[in-house]
Amino acid sequence: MTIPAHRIAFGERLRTLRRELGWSSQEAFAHHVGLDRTYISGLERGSRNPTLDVIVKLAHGLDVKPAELLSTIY
Amino acid sequence: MTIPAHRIAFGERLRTLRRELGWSSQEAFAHHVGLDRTYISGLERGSRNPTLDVIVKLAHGLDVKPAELLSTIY
DNA sequence: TTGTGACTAGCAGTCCGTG
DNA sequence: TCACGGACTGCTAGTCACA
Repeated sequence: MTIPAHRIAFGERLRTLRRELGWSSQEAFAHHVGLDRTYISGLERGSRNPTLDVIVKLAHGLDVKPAELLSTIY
Repeated sequence: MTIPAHRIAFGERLRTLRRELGWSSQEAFAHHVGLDRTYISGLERGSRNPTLDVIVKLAHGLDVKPAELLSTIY
């Protein structure tokens, strides 16, 4: 399964923001935003394809605008 | 089924950009991006919850960055 | 020209576990 | 602390007929 470039970019962006915002573990952040830890792991590696609802949920948990989460994607 | 505010905002943003970019009908735009006309209709009204892959596909069809499509969402 | 209900295949998202 | 796998349920992608 080849992963699209935009998903890799999204995953890296998510991981960067999570750490910048002080969430040192995926599990703590997952609990914070109400998502599963294995799902966060999959998102950060680009193997998962999140819906708009989830993107917004993640952005809220990171205290940034949803557009900010996609800012590195072309 | 109540539609989340962020989906309404996304739908309105999509419709606005579509028209601004010169696609007067959903059908012409749908054909341009390779999606079904009724699916575009559902997105513009917020009844559909698109995945990241779809959001990126729409952005490319509108010749804007994906983040630009979410710029009105909070 | 667009909105809507209904449909199926496949994936989004959860929960269990391992190294 | 994280990557990864299997199994599961509900929901999304994609499409059609019709108003």
